[in-house]
Amino acid sequence: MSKNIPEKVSNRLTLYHSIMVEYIEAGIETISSPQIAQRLGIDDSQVRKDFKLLNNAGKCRVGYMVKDLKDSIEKTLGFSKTKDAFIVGSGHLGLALAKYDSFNSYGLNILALFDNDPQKIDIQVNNKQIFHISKLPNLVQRLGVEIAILTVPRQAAQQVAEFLIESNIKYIWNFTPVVLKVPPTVKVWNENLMGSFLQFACKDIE
Amino acid sequence: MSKNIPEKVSNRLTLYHSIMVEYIEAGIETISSPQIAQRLGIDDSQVRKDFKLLNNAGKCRVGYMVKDLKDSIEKTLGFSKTKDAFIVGSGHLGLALAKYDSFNSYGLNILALFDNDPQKIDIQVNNKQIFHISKLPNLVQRLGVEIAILTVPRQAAQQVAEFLIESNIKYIWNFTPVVLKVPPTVKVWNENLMGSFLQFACKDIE
DNA sequence: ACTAAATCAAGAAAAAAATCACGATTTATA
DNA sequence: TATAAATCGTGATTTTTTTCTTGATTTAGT
Repeated sequence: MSKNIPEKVSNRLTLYHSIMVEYIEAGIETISSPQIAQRLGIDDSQVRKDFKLLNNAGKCRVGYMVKDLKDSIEKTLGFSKTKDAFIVGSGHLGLALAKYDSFNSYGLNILALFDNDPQKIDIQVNNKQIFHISKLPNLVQRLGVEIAILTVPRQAAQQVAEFLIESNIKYIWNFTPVVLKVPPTVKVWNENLMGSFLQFACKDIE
Repeated sequence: MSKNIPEKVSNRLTLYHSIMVEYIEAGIETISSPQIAQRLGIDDSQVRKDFKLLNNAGKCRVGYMVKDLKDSIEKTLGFSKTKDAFIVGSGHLGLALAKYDSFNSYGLNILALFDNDPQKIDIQVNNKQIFHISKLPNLVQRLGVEIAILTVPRQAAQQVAEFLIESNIKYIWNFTPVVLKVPPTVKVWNENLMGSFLQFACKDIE
């Protein structure tokens, strides 16, 4: 599916998706670009351009079929293809993410958690087991997992990342406030909570 | 400080900031734009353009002073001005955010949590108390809090948002996968975890 | 059936962001 | 001290993204 959709667009697509879910729950079958645009505070032609990428034709004077839009957004963003992942770091955030069942409906399947604290080993979180970090390389190989969600303390981040890379992890979803040093074969996505908050907070609050 | 910094820039600024923290810990006093650029996989003139916004002059052949950069990033992004906030919804994510002490160093001060589950009331989380949601309007007024971090289940999101707005909350940092309907006086920031993940995951994994 | 209003589609224009290119400056070194 | 290499600063260029505009189409109402 990888049509190389720009980040901004895929962000909007997930917002559109939420609106589609809402409309389906409300039993509404069609939706127009001005409706969506107003809701998100963007231009309606922007919405139509985005839908164009989905190859989803609308009907003049009527709008788009909610169900079709939802499906093609899911197809385009790859909700359907399940991707397995490990959570590395079983602190508060790691546990919260493990318990966050919505991941599943977006095609992300958390198989297990890891930590180096002996106290945490073998605890079950939302039907997922916490393993000692030393078990990771073996499990990566056996289960063919490529994605790690990194939620360790920042002091440990780089070191753990290197361990993950040695263990053949290819994608790191990085929740730590550290810019990881990785070889070009490994992809990192920085989940920059504070970045977005600051953007939100600074613009108007003074 | 609100110089209306574009979202992309403020995102990069937080990444630069993390690198500065790392350099300071390593005892390195200067840093050059190509160094940073390579680390982030972006163009070095981009880095210089961003620093230009900070009014932070570099020195040819030497680079920038790490300490100065860190300070001006903090000033520009408003780390220094503390902003009070409530967490609304004391589920896994709400609790994880309450325990996430890094918020403080970015100028976000969580005062309390709220929930509607009587079982959770009065529990202390990281020195912050969980209150029944009905106590919120009064506390908003007494403490002058304007920011709410919304971490309730999606089914409740719109309804709770409306309650927050009635209670005079002006900024909602929305962690639910719902596009909230709010009046123009209220600002919403959608923390779109899945959006960023999908972007990350779809581009290369197939 | 005709008219008016809403909506889509798509190309043009504008705005914003990223990259390129090059002159100027500084430092290290021969 | 002269030369070379690294780096900054910035204007020009390119690319990307958003907004504007116009024409076609569909539906509802007269």
